Amino acid sequence: MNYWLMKNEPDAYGIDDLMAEPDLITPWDGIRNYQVRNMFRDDFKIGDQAFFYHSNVKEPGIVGIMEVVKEAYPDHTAFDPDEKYYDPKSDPDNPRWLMVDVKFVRKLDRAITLAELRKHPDLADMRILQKGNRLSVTPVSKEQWDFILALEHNQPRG
DNA sequence: GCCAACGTTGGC
DNA sequence: GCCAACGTTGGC
Repeated sequence: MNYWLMKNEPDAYGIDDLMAEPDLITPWDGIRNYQVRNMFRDDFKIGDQAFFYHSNVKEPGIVGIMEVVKEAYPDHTAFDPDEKYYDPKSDPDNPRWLMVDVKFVRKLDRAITLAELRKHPDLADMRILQKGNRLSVTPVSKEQWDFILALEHNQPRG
């Protein structure tokens, strides 16, 4: 089983939007980055766990947990000119972009902010913390995953 | 709003 | 195939 961290801007689609889905499931569409596409294609497996991370907000951070419930399949939003992430170069007969389905598991009892993650040497190797990281989906090791969940019920260090 | 960092594009 | 220009991401 793999662990992931998946960023999204809550103004566009946040964890509350996911909780409001009737089946608690959403396709993670709109990915237009080859590295992420390849992770979807090669590494995302049913049952994988993922942190839901809110980006581009005052206090970016991890707010919840999701589970992969459907492995990579074509991102049809790339074919629709009315879609924000329309890509005319993605051929329906040979789709360039993929998506996966994720299901809400639970919200964290408190958000674990980016600033807090940065304080812990145990997490220094996290991809999300590396300078210049621009991937919206990044792998998390089991050690990092467990460490972060152990923080959940501790007070953030000041 | 600024801007560093990075991926992509396209001219050559 | 190089690389400058451009667009985007996303923290601050």
